[in-house]
Amino acid sequence: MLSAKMEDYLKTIYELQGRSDDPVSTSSVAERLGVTAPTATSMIETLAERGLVEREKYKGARLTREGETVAIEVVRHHRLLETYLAEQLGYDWTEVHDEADRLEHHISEEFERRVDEKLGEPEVDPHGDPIPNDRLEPVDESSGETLSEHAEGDEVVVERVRDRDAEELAYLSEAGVTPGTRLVVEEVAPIDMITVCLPDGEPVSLPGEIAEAIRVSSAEAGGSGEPSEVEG
Amino acid sequence: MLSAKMEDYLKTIYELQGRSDDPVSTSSVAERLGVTAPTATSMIETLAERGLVEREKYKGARLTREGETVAIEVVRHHRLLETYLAEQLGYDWTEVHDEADRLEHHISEEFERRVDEKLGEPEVDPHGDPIPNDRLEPVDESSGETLSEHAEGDEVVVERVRDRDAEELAYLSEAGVTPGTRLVVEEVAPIDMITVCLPDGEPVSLPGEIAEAIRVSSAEAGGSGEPSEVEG
DNA sequence: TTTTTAATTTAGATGCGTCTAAACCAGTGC
DNA sequence: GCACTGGTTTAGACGCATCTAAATTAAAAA
Ligand SMILES: [Mn+2]
Ligand SMILES: [Mn+2]
Ligand SMILES: [Mn+2]
Ligand SMILES: [Mn+2]
Repeated sequence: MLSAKMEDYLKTIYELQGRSDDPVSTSSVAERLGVTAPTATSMIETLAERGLVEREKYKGARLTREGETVAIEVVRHHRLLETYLAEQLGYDWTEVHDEADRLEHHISEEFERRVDEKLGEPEVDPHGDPIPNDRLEPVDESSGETLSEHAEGDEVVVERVRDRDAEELAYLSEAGVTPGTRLVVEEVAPIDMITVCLPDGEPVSLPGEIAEAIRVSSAEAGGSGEPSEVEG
Repeated sequence: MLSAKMEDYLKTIYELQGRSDDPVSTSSVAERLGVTAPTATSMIETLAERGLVEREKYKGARLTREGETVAIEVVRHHRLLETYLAEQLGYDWTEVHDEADRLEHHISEEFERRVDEKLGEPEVDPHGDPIPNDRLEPVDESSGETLSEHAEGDEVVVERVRDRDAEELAYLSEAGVTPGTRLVVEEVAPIDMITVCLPDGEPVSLPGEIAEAIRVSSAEAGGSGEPSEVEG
């Protein structure tokens, strides 16, 4: 069996890996988890011994197929829990992350199954993140583009908003930038700042770092700003 | 902060303590938790240093007021979770214990509050165990009598059934002995065995050890075997 | 009262996850 | 091509929760 800590390391490597093929650096893992570099080195070595990551000294780590499956399982737990907390227990979507981040390691497969069933096998969580299916097949974690890649005049629909920072999320939620919202890019300032227009005409300015955390799809002309349905 | 393990020790001492004033023995704690006696000794000492138990060497341990409050909080979590799993997620009442036993240590106060609210502030869990209120006031863990204390001819209503052993619970459930069931004691055999009659006339024989795990109240004549309401 | 026995505690060790301090690469700049 | 520098790993340590083996104590038996 794997400890909750091991699961957290695997999930972190999974998140940092993205669709890139480069190994993930020790320091980035350490920073993300709030531990020192030696701690990360030692845990990554343990995971390598267990065949969950491939590691090359001084280069970094990459998930093996098996490690990826574990990570996807944890991510599935996380996103199902977030969805459940929001839909069934009335949590605000800006508040579900921390609770899910703990519980994800402690629920049984039975619990996962029943929650999935009760929710009607949802495909995305409250932040727009895709929920891996029960066969734990890889999901596309970087569909669409980030808001920061867009130019003035572009019309887009918010697909996903990074859920890691509750403050950030609360701010965006308050400003009206939530999954499904239609935005028009009004200004891309040279000082790493982007201003977008909400459906009601209200402008919102966002620093580049935040704009990178918002994933969008291009809006077809005439779109209304309704939540976009996942097809299939 | 207290670890999940510490919480388990406190809960165990709480359960073993009952309404008795005697200290709980090291070995009983060790046995209940599936650890060796030295392990229990050392953990109990740690808890004593933290002011959560009173301990006298070679005598045993007793919860302090503070330790009791922690234990009651864990018990509240446990029973709320059991109720939630049964009522909202469709678990059978014989299957909720293990899941609750893990999750009880990892839910937030917010989660507890929302679950309590969603369930309408229930007073008993699926096994008939009382759920401590949110002020964590002590509850009567040994109301009524055990079935084993009763004599031939007595008419009783099942109030609580011990939830620790899933097999035992499944057997009783199958046999029809569940909280709210009206029973008539048919025979008290000298070989530590009791036979009771269900409302439908079906007889069920139970070894003394099991009969001690079933708490009952005396049925007023004419009672129908409906679940007895908690008053107030 | 003395001896025996059973429970309890002490002693010493292990694995996990973490730390700080020190040694060590690997790529960059001169 | 060689020294610098920043990220990485090694070394050594600690606290927690656990174990086995040995010593101790309290209670029961003789
Ligand atoms: Mn986590
Ligand atoms: Mn999410
Ligand atoms: Mn527990
Ligand atoms: Mn119960």
